[in-house]
Amino acid sequence: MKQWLVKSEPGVFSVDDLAQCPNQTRFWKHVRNYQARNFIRDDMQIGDRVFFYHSNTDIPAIVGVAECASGPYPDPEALNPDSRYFDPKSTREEPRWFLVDIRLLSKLNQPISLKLIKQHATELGDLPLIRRGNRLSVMPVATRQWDYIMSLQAA
DNA sequence: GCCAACGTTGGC
DNA sequence: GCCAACGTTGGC
Repeated sequence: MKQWLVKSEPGVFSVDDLAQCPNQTRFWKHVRNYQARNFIRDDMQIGDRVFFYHSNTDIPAIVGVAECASGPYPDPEALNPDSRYFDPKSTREEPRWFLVDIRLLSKLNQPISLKLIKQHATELGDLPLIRRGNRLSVMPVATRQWDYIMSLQAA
């Protein structure tokens, strides 16, 4: 069982949007970045816990807790020539891009802001989210980091 | 709106 | 294989 943090721009797909999906479940985002793809394809497993994070917004913050509701599966949009996510180099036999479904478990009453998380950088140690120039949209979160971040909620 | 950081593309 | 140009991400 692993933990992850995934980013979503609330203007595109917010935690409330996820809450309104059937079973509060939907695929998370058409990733087109290899580092992120590798995490999805190689390491994400059904049942993994997921921080749902709002990026590129007024108050960047973790706004919900979700779980992987599926293992990784090929992104069908990569094969659709009419899709903006079409990739001619992806094939049915050798899919290049993958999706994972996430199910929202709970929306946080009080979001855990990036600002607050940064204030605990020393305790958290290395975390791509608070690394300078970070642009990774999915990243692993160590159990210790997960627990620590969760504890910030009560504070 | 600005801009730093980073990934990708394409000419050579 | 190098690297400049360009596009995107995402905090501020």
